[in-house]
Amino acid sequence: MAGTEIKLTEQRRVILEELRKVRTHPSADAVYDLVRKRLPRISLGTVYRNLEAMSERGMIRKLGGCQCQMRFDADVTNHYHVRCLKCGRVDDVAVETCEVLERALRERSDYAILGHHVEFIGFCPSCRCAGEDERSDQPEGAGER
Amino acid sequence: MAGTEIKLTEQRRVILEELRKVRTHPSADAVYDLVRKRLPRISLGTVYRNLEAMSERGMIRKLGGCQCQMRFDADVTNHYHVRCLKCGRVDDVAVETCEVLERALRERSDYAILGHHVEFIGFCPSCRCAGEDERSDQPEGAGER
DNA sequence: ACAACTAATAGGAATGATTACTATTCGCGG
DNA sequence: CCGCGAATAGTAATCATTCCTATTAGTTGT
Ligand SMILES: [Mn+2]
Ligand SMILES: [Mn+2]
Ligand SMILES: [Zn+2]
Ligand SMILES: [Zn+2]
Repeated sequence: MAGTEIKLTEQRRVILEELRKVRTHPSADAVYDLVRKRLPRISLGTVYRNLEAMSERGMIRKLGGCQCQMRFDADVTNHYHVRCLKCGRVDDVAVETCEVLERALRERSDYAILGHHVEFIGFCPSCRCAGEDERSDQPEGAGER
Repeated sequence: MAGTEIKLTEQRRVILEELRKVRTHPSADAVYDLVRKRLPRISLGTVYRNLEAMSERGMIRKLGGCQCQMRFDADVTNHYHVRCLKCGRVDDVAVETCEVLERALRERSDYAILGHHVEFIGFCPSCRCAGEDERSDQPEGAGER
C-alpha cells in the first residue's frame, strides 16, 4: 500500500525526528538505538515496520536498492545493470560507463575512490505488461522485497 | 587474501563455466542449482566460498555492492552516496545527479525505468590513513563484507 | 607404492538482518 | 463507557550467508 495515508503516531514521529537529526545514514538497528533513548519501550519490529512504511511513501529513503541476495556475473568488464522491482530480474544496460562522475568526485571528496556502480530500477518487459493490467485494482507494493 | 593465486579445482572450474554460460546474473543458490547438475555432490558452502574467492580475484563480479544491512536517509532529494569499504560509513557526495544516463537508457531499453542509483566505493578519510600504514605488512581484504 | 603435509571440500550448525505472527494496547467516534 | 480498526510489543520464524570440523584430494619426497 504505497500511496495510502499514514497516521503520525508517537513512534513514527520520533523515528522521523531522530533520522532527520543525523547525517550518518543509519541502519535500522542504529535508528532503534537512537529512538530508544526517547521511547525505551519501542520494539525493533516497530522500527523496521515504520522505516519500511515511511520509505514506501517517500517520507524517507532506503539506501542500497539491491535486494539482500547477491548476484554474480562472469562479465567483469565495466557495465551497468537494470533490476526489475517486481521479479528481481537483472539485465545489462546499453549505456557506456560514466568515468566523468568518478573524476568529478575525486576532486571534491576526502574518500579514496576505488570505483562506483550504477543500478537502474524499473519493470522488466513482462512485469511491465502485467502491471498495466492490474494497475486499476491493485496499487502494487512495487515488490520492494 | 585478494591477490593470491588460486588453484582451479574441478568445483571452481565448473562454477566458472556455468556462470559464463548464462546471462541471468544468478544468485548463489541459482549457481548451486546449475552446478549440481554436473557435480551432484558439491555443497552449497563450496559454491559460496568459491564465488567469493573468485570475485575477490576479479575473475567474476559480485553485484549489489552494498552490504546486506539497509541504510536510511531522511533526505529524500536526489543525491548520490559513497560507502567506505572498510568501516561501512556512508556519506553524501557533491556531484549532481546525472539524468542524462536515465534518458539514454529509456530509449534503448525495454524496461520501464523508474530511477537509478549510484554508489561510489572507496575508503573514508580515517580508514584511508589506517590502510596506508598497514599496507606494507597486510594486503588487506578490502573489507569485502 | 607409501608417508607426510597442505589445500579444499561436504555437510551441517550458527549467525544476523529482516519479516511474520499474535495477544495486547491505543485512539476515537458514538 | 463501548466498540472497533489500526498500531504496537515481544517473540518466533525465515532465509541468505558464514562458520566449523571431520574427511578427502592432491602433491612432494622416499
Ligand atoms: Mn552484467
Ligand atoms: Mn544521503
Ligand atoms: Zn520483472
Ligand atoms: Zn571507513
